[in-house]
Amino acid sequence: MVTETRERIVEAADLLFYQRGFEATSFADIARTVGISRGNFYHHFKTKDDILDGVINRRLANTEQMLDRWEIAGSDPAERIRSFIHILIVNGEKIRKFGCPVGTLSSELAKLNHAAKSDAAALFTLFRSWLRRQFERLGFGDKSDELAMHILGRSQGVATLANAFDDDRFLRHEVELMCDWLDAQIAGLTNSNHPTGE
Amino acid sequence: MVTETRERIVEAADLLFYQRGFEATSFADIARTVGISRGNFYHHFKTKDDILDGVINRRLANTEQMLDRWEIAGSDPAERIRSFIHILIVNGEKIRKFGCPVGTLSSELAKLNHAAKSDAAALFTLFRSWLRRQFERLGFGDKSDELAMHILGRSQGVATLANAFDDDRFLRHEVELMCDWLDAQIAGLTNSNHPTGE
DNA sequence: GACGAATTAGGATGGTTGTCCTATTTTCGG
DNA sequence: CCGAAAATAGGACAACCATCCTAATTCGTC
Repeated sequence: MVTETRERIVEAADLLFYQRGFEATSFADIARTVGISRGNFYHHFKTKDDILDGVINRRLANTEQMLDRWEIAGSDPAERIRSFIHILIVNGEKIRKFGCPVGTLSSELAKLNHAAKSDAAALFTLFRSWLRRQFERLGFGDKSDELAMHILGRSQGVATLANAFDDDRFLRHEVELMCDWLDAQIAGLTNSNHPTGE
Repeated sequence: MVTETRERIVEAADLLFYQRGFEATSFADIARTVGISRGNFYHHFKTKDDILDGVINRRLANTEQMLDRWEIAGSDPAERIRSFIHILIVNGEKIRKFGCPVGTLSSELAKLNHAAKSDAAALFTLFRSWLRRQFERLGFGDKSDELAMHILGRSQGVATLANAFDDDRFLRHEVELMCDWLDAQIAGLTNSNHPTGE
């Protein structure tokens, strides 16, 4: 009972920050959504930055859970990476409307020069480290982090353009290309004499 | 003399919208930067959306000029595309601080559900069409638009992550990869029997 | 069932926002 | 050089913002 309202506030703020942005969402907006008064609100969160903290922590926790599920569900690292790539399709509708929750929050906080910018970047780091681990298991060694950053960047770009053009076909096509790229990387690894490229 | 002040307002707003974002920039901010009163300001722009229109049109004009310069300077389409890719390095410092001006504005307007969202997307279309034309000249035919969207997306992703992690090494490495990708595409075209992939 | 603490409600506040308005000042064509 | 139009200044306005405060209510515990 103690943290029930707090939980509902963070949940509503999470959604609103995603759909409208952090700056554009007011205390009143969140309170109205949850159905509580501003006074009650302030009892749980002293400042707006406190709510942002709560939202980021919630997203961190949810992301960790999702990565754990992928870890369990995926039989091999390549399939787990494909789980990551396919999140673009799973969340396709939201992404076309509001972009990627991680990328757009990170960009906004960077512009606002907000103290929580590094906390938002930690969300990226969560994906980055998880992806790096998968590539390491596939045997990519020192290149694993580069590869992780590569598909992380690819997915960010796809989200940005799919949002700008509201283009589902582009999104699905790029997901295919990313899966092809993954296969090519793995293929180039097994015949380890030297890959096709330099 | 007539449009001198107007020009200065748009220029200042352009910079502030890029560095702080559209929503976070107030009339007072712009007026203070230009050194004029709010009243004078309102004489030139009736609403905030008017300034946004002015800024987007300015960016459209500047982008067209830049594309024209690349068109003239580049001896062949491949080199012109490389000019586009290298803008990530040329503007590297700004991108690490504030992200890509086109992508971040487009994302923000999408969240605000702003009427000018499509105008911002027109900036993307400018690059997209220009890139498509270069690929067409290289002989990629119907695939040209897909390829244009692909590197447009890649560059967006690189900008987003370079901004989030303030990482110059990643940015430069990805630029190399994009150039490699371009070479591979062209190489796969010349021996046109069938490309290495599917 | 009573009492202290946690929770909730809602008004008050000072600052900022976009917008509007009315005066001055400047500019420029006749 | 004069009069109309453009440009500039700065005050007024209502709405909204994050924050704070006090009073009422609910809750868990003895």
